[in-house]
Amino acid sequence: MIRVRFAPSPTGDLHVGGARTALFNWLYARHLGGTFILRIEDTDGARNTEEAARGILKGLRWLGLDWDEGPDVGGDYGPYFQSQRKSIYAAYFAKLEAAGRVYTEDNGAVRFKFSRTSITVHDLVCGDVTFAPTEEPDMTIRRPDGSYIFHFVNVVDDIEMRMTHVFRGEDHLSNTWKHIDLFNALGATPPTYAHIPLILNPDGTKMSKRDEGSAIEKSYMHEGFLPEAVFNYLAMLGWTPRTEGEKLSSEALVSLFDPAEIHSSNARFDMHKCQWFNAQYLRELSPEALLAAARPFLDKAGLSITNDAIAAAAVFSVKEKVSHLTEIPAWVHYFFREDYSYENDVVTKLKAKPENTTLLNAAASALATLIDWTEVSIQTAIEEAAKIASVKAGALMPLLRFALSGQARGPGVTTIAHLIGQSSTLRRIERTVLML
RNA sequence: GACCCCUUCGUCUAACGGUUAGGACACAUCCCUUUCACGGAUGCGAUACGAGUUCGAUUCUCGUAGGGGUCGCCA
Repeated sequence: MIRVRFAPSPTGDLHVGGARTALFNWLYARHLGGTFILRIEDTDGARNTEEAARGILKGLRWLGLDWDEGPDVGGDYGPYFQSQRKSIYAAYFAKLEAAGRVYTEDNGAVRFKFSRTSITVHDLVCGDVTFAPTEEPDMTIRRPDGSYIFHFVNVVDDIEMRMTHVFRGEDHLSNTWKHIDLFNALGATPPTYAHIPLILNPDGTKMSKRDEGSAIEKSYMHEGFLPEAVFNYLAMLGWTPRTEGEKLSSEALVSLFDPAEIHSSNARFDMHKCQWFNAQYLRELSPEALLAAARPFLDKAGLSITNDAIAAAAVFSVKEKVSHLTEIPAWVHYFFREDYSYENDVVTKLKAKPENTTLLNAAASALATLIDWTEVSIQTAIEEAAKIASVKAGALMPLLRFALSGQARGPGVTTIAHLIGQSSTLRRIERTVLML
């Protein structure tokens, strides 16, 4: 039974790099039917916040990365906050003391005495990496105030929590020999490591907070991405299953996952591709599901929904025009309000030709007589009105689009008319004619 | 500076040592079309450089260059 963990430090928002690390851990656990553990590494009281910890849990849940042991769910190896595990660290520290592997500095800080031997990391991704003894100073593991430092608590917890594998960012590779040294000194067997490549900015620099696309909550949850899309994109960054397409469900990714296939080179983040995945997933949603996903964004734009069926049809009618949910309000606002404004150049165009008024009135007359208000009947009425006026339907459609939506682009004119209803359609045409 | 990892189209990537070096995103053009899109078609575009091994190297080895990482009383 394999046990893996994601061990974030709550110093800020969940970062894409961290999210992907969590994702690979999760995929591995689910693939093998193992256990995925979430451990919060909050030993730095000065920089950790409860808010950040909550945000990380929120982000992981949003992505669908559920943990089997950890905060909120418990487990047999808790507590899962390092700040609550001080007595455990003290016990392990005593072991090192007994083994004569620590010494105290003048100010009270304690260092771990390296073995100064050659140490090889057997890494699932990087292969065998051997580190020769260095001149590096011994590693501090306890502060003068008695609190313990990352390298030490990380190793102790991995021993205590029975971790079998450690998937983490490649930025830890260079320190891994120190961790193995510590495992050895504590008489424990090190886990199997898998150091996954880092995610870089498009320009190749290290991606950090503030960079575009780096924060899960701010860049994805708030920007109208679907979790499945982000999940899929992140999984494919640095790993490629041998399949034809790239759009794969989390179930498919779980069954295909193989850590040996993870690349050892860094990957650059590509927001375009991530958006493409999002657009793919967006188009698959049913009208109801799309409305549910878009609702918070419609609310935020001040569009009040009075009829769910119509609202669902409205958002559904523009789903192929957007790649994020945040784009939807601008495409559908006129479905929800009668006082929509007209795009500037639209008005100019309408006024340019006096006959436009005549054409709109002709269309209104034809539409006013309809008993059945269906897309087909609307289409027929418009075509007939055009025929009588000796113009092509293609010339009349844009005028109606402007009148009904105030915009030059959007769903089919008949779809708009059908959704807003006959009375609103006639009212909107009249309103437009009066303005000209 | 020392040590570690990495290097195929702009980006993500595929290619038992033998392929016209393939696909996806992006971009461009065309088709479809009442608009914008979607979709379809086509195009653009890469093995960092130099040696070596080999009949043959994107693939194996070494070197160079470039990128990234680590060397905290941060995690």
